[in-house]
Amino acid sequence: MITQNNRTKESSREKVYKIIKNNIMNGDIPPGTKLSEKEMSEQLDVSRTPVREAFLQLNQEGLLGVFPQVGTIVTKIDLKVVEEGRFVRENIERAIVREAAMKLDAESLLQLETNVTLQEFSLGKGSFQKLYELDDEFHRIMYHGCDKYRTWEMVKQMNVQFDRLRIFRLAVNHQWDIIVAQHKEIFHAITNNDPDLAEKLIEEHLRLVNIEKKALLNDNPSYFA
Amino acid sequence: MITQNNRTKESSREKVYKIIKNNIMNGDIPPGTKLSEKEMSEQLDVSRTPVREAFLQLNQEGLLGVFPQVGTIVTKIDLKVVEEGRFVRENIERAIVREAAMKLDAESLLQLETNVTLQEFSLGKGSFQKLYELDDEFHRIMYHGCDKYRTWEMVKQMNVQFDRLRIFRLAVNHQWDIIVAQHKEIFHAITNNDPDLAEKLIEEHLRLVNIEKKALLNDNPSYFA
DNA sequence: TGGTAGATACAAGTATACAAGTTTATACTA
DNA sequence: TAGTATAAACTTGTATACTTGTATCTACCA
Repeated sequence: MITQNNRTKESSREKVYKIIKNNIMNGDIPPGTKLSEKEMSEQLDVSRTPVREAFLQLNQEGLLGVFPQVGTIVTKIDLKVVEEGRFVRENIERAIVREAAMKLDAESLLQLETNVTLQEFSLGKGSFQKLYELDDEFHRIMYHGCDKYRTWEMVKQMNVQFDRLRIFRLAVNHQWDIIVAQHKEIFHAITNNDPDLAEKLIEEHLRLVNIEKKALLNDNPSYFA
Repeated sequence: MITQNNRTKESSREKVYKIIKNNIMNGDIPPGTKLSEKEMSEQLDVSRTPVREAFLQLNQEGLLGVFPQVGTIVTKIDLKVVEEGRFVRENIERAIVREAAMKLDAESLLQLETNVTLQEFSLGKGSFQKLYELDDEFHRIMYHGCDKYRTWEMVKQMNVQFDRLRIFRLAVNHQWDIIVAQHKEIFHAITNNDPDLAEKLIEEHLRLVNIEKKALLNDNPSYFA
């Protein structure tokens, strides 16, 4: 008899981790900010232990720099790291879309179609935050459809620094119309089982979302290493 | 005035982490083994804290499974994970060797040449452990030569489960002669600035080292999930 | 003999205390 | 006033105590 709630109870560490990560990713805690385990534990009303463990994890992900007996700071964005993330993503995602175009299941295709529709809807309403999430979701569906769960996690991880940049773009007037159009084209290439076209399109696509790097650097020089 | 020793003093956490990881990777602690923070801390003569933090890290790398209030076990090898690692590595490394063949610097070329020479030497002496290290080194040099440091780390991380398999192969009679020959061919393709050939060779190469998967599964079924 | 309730041992999660080292502030000296 | 030495106030690293939940073992009952 399984009456117990299946949802695993979230630990303090996870809670703390998510809170801090979100705050860093959306810029509420800007790069260069000095943090301390003690202060954070008081703010979040937990002990140092879960905070410390969350810090450790964020340090491994490259979002925090921990210096023993000195302090912990939110890392600045290293363009070398961003570039490596793009390199990995381009080479992996090319293979992913090819595979998707050759053998994506009906379920995933439906999800993609729904996603694209929602993108057009959100575009019309100007919901940029929602568009950002749908964008991520669009790519995730392709990875999952090809049974590449861990690969998606890895690509996300390699592009954490890049995603920090993307948040800033949500504020500015952004060429979301082009991005949504590209997503739609990619979707059609997949449904038409055209791996060559899909690969060509995803290449363009990933190159586009990479363009504004320099503009962002000029706007917020203090955020970069 | 910097008279201080530059080498950062190794923390207990790092020590513990390395010890446990090595023991897992070389099979001294076989998959399925149950571990406990307390017991491990007594064996290594440190407190639970650094052990716990090492466990946390190994958990994130997929080598340990941590179950609250129940226990911690060394994960079994999941062939799905191994396959994803191979997928990532093949697609990334194809791009790497192409880049290497087009613009690798003299320093890296020299390192590669030295490495291949050492491989042939070790092959003659039957030093399989050394060959294993040189194999890793050979690929690492190419990544580093292309300024893809983090990419190499990521590929290593994605292939941790696969590397656990490779250890077992050190014991068996292994086709190291073919592998060394392939390394030599790849090296020559790079020096001759032939990206197409280099890509073709690396593809064959990575496919070869992947072959014995099923044999290993039959030999040690209890090690797999 | 089979089965259930309760005690017990043990697991990881969390809180707190202490150690070791760095930075900053302060007061004293030349 | 400038500079230096000392002390105080931080930092993270480590050790230990306590909490909470799980599994197992034992004793008692039908």
